[in-house]
Amino acid sequence: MPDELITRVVAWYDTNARDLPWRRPGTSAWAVMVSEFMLQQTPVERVREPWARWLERWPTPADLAASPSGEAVRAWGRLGYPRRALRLHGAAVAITERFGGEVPETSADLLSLPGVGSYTAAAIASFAFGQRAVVLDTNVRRVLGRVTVGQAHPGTAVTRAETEAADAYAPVEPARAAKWAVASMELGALVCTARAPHCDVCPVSDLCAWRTAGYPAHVGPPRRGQSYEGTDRQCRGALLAVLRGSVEPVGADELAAAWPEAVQRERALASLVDDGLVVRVEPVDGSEPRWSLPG
DNA sequence: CAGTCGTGGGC
DNA sequence: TGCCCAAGACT
Repeated sequence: MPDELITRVVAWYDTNARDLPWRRPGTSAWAVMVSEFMLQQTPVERVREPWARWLERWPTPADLAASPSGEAVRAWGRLGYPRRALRLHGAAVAITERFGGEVPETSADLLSLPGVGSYTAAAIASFAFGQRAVVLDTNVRRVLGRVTVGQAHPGTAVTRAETEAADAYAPVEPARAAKWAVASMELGALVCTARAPHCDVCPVSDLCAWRTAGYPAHVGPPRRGQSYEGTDRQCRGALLAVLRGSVEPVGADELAAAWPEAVQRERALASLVDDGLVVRVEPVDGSEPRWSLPG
């Protein structure tokens, strides 16, 4: 049964895969790595352009490492979760200093890089280096959960059972494992979607436990994300947008204009400084302090 | 380990 | 319109 599932999903991928630039032959491991950072919690369509511009400017890890981290944060633009930009810069520095400027290939080395967790390490190993890796993202979790267990949505955390099951599904042969990884992700992204899945065009609908069971609803507490309006996250985003837009350090008045509520603004600014996304610039002439992206 | 961390688009 | 969702990592 697993064999049939894999064969069909891979065949489906061969004729239905999107033409994504980071999948094209000749894409460097660094370019794949950049795409994986940008794609963390961010839709594909929003990544295409920033990814191309990023690699035009920083074609290698050493190029990015030679730039200030603040420039990475600025170039990140409105992709969201700007700490990813900082971590990508940190990873570029680590690659340059510890790995001779080449993206490492082993799982342990990849996991040693800032911003690289279990998913991203597996994705780089698989997509960039053609290795057999357990690539378990939200798409694969949903596909396997539905097809094999009949579960509508994956839980909040990746369980050990999930990882072991995914490992058992991954083909032994590296090239085929890599193909299965990208194909199962693509099926989750295009067909086996979170809402309104397209079971009518799914290549494995007749094998799907969730479908056979009559699409039972999600069991357990509804996993509700934090509302955004008025949160510290929104405040941080507003402040950082001001700093991204200014080459010169910014004064307190400009930040206050972006977020009038003082207590929350100060808390958010402190957290941005704490994260290393913002630095406080002390003037030499005793005037008011200013803030900027890290030089 | 549940909470935190941006942003924009679809329904 | 508000809510859900999008190739997670980190603490």
